Amino acid sequence: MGRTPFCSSDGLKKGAWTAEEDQKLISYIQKHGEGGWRFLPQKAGLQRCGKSCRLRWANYLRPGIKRGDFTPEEDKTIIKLQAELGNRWAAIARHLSNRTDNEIKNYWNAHLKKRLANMGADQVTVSGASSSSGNSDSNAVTNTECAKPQQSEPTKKRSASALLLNKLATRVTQCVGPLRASQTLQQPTMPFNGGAENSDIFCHPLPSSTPESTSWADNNNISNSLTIPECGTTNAIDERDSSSSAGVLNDIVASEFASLTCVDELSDWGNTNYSIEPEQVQIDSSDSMTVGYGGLWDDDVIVVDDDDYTVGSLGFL
DNA sequence: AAAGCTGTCAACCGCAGGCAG
DNA sequence: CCTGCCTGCGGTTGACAGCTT
Repeated sequence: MGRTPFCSSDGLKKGAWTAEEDQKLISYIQKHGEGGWRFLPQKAGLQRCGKSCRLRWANYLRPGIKRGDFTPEEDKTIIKLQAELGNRWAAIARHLSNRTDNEIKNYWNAHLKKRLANMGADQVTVSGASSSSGNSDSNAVTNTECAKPQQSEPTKKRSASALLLNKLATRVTQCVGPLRASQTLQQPTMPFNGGAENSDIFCHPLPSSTPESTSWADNNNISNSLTIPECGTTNAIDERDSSSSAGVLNDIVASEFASLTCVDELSDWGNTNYSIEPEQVQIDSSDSMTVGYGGLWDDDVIVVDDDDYTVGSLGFL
């Protein structure tokens, strides 16, 4: 004996709900409460499947549902929980006040997953092109090498995890040594104001040894009139948006880290490649910055203390 | 201006688990 | 324990709006 289908398609309406249908559903539930979905449509005078009514109520009509843009905090929560729980949207939704599982699922698929995928966090191969000589620096980490960003697309996509983010930040720290030793970085595609040509390249040294300065900005004469040693094709630094020292500093640091691609041979997923794009690095203050994962700011704060970088990973591990 | 393309998101579908009889 | 019902969940679809060419 077969089960009675929850939704018999006979004469039932599908598709977008009208305002009139919404009102009927709201009125009925206000009077009789939720539940009894199978017979609710008939009682409420709706030509809808009970399942459709429940979904409409749960995802759209239920009082208190929060709609609209997701906040950065919500982004972080979703990413972390997705890493921990997988695609258990209902469970994730319970951690976000008044967001529906459907909305979170849609937001993940439409926004977060793409941003994370754009990181190319798991490219398979990496060349040590940029600074093989630099890798001999004493700061180099044996299981990590740094290279210019590769152009190849990620061979597969994988959901990001908090652990991955933490590892990313760790690798950034490890990469700083060899890069700094190289003292020469190519400027990737950084947007400049003032009409600078994209093809222009400038190079500048990374923070060198810093005796007793109080901040990286001080150490490197970061100011509105910042002068950056140039090499190769010159770029009009003065044309950059230097309305604030933080902005200039942000550009510099972003350009440096945009040049990083790191291989993590000890990754749980095998040889794993991390790269960081300029827009994922943000200066928080004169001596700290945040590395975002997948275009999102997260809790991994890289603090510049004299000439050393350390990573404070907040909330993970 | 129009056609085609892309992204977004509400809604649908099928499955699985919990529960009552 | 078995069966059937109800509900919840996650994957997928399709309409539509906005963007690009």
